Amino acid sequence: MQQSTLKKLSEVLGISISTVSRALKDHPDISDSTKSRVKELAAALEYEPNNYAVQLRTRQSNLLGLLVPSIDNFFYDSFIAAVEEDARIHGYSVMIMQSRDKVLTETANLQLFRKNMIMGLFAAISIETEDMAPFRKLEDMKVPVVFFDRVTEAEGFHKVCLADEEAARIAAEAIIDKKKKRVLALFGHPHLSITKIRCESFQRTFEKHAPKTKITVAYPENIQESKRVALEALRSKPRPDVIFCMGDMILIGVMYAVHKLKLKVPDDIAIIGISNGLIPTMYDPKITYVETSGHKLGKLAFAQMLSCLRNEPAAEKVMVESMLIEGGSL
Amino acid sequence: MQQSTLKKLSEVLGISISTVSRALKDHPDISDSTKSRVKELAAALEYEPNNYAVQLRTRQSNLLGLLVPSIDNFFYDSFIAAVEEDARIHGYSVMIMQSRDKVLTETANLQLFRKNMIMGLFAAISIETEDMAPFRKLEDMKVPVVFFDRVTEAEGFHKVCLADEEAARIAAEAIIDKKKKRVLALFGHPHLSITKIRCESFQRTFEKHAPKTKITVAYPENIQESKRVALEALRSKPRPDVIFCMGDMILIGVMYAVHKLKLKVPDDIAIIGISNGLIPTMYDPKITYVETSGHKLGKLAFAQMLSCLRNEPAAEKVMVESMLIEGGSL
DNA sequence: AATCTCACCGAAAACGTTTTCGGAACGCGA
DNA sequence: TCGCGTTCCGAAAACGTTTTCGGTGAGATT
Repeated sequence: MQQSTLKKLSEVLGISISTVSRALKDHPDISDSTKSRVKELAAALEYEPNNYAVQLRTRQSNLLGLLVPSIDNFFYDSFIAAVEEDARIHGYSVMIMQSRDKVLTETANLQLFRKNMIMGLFAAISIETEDMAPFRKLEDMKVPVVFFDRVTEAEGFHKVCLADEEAARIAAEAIIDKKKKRVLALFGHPHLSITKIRCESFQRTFEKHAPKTKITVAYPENIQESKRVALEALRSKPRPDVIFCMGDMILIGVMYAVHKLKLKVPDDIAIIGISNGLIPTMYDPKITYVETSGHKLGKLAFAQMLSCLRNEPAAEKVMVESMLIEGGSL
Repeated sequence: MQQSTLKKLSEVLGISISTVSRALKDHPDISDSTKSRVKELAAALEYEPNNYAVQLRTRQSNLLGLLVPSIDNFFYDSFIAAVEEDARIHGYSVMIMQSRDKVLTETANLQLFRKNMIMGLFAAISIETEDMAPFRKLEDMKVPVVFFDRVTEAEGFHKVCLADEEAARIAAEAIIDKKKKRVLALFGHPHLSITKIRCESFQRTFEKHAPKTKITVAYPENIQESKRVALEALRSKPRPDVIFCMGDMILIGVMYAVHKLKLKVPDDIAIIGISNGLIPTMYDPKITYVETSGHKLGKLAFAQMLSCLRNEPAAEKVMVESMLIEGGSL
């Protein structure tokens, strides 16, 4: 891959490299006639500044890192799409890496980000992540880090997240409204703060408004496990009268079980979830869910990042509020 | 973001920059004692080579471009995940951009790719794309382009795609097997070669084995339109006895309509799709579909890319074969 | 003693930009 | 004639690497 360079342009035109450079940037020192001569040739030879030389000189990479457990995820992909879009508008490129929930891969990715001199990082931490030092180090190097969705519990970081507490509370309240007595509550990985917050908020709401409700909690890690847990619960007597699903994958697993047992929603079993939006609408009846928009979160995260990059004050924690979308499953 | 540099290391150790550089690369000219001294200090100061300087010098960016209509897509995100994973293993980074199906954004992205000196490009073209010149230019600059899924019809490009003809044929044969008489066939955007191939193959199969079948074809562009088309068809008399859905989005729209009209699958209406896998299994009964794996395609595309990068001979067109996954919807 | 071979290391150029500094050419007033 | 202010442009350094080419000194060989 070879380009035309300032040097080539300058040789063709018989002027110096500096003049060519300045002409292309509309520097006032350069006369209009030379400017147009230069620009014309540049267009003809399809000159494109070499990004690597530019960044080596200016120390501005205009590159943002984005670290995510996995790209193929209903929630993260819409987040990524939103960030990438806004980034391009503002002249940034996005380098996306996935940790696959391995802390080893995560640190390897962070190293790659450093090598590529990213100017900011969006991160959803892996399940295994304990040590925040690598992220802290980035901040120390003046590289702002904006955590999203799966945020750290540690203080002093920028966080953009769903209003997890609120979302779980809304779901719990909806269940209480329907006077359900036996709840099977399925959360994600218990190590994540997002899970802890939702789980606690969920249970607290019941203690406060319906303390006699029987709540069974489980933490399935994937679709299959979620199906297994749900099957087991639904076969027991008395079976739960409502299942709460913290995410799309859990919901899908639960619905596998519901379908397998030929149960009717919501008469035999009620369902409520937390979701990005598409999946719950696919069932009949549509599943009632608390909405959490990856797209909105992405927009918000980018705004937060922009403030950091411009050294504007930015709140440490920003949240996207959520709302209940009524289906017919509760 | 500032790093420790070769210069700093050399100053601390009192040796030359060249020696430091070579020591870190295990150059045979350097004695073991200096090597270990250098490496120790490098580790202590967390030295990381500046990628931009390296690439400016070596002209090796180890960066691959990936152009896709949109990231938030059931099929592409698994493709992306697969490519990113393999790329990292082989020491490449992936720069992902989305065209949003606008040819303008697409060319802007291609320009960004050029500026960043990508060494290879994966591309699924936008709906609007007509002119292959920008891609051809990349090839001319020795940057291999591997098209995937939405490939161009033009000759002389590397293409990795689903066995579209085969997939449509398999679906058609399955429908014929069930002796369906009135088919509603919903395809994607008619401008894409992938659509043309599937559509032709689909219809040809019927002409050959069941020429009397009544086939209605439509090209809905999104979920809503797909729902609308399906609703209209399902309300007409006689209504079709089977609906073929070229992709997940179309399937979801169709199922909206089916649910709305309270029709029973497969008794009232049979359904068959082409899909990456997850979506069709969510319905009850599970939808019968022809499987097309984004993950497999990604692996294949990367292998193809690797051959190109190593100047090994590579087939122009590679296909992932597909198979029928029986649900209960047909 | 002179030469040769090695093992080890340094100087310097190059990659393509941006930018600081200075300087030529010109017109104009004194 | 001299000085002065403009207008336009060029030389050169710097960013951090990699690599070519050469050089130094110690030991071995003649």
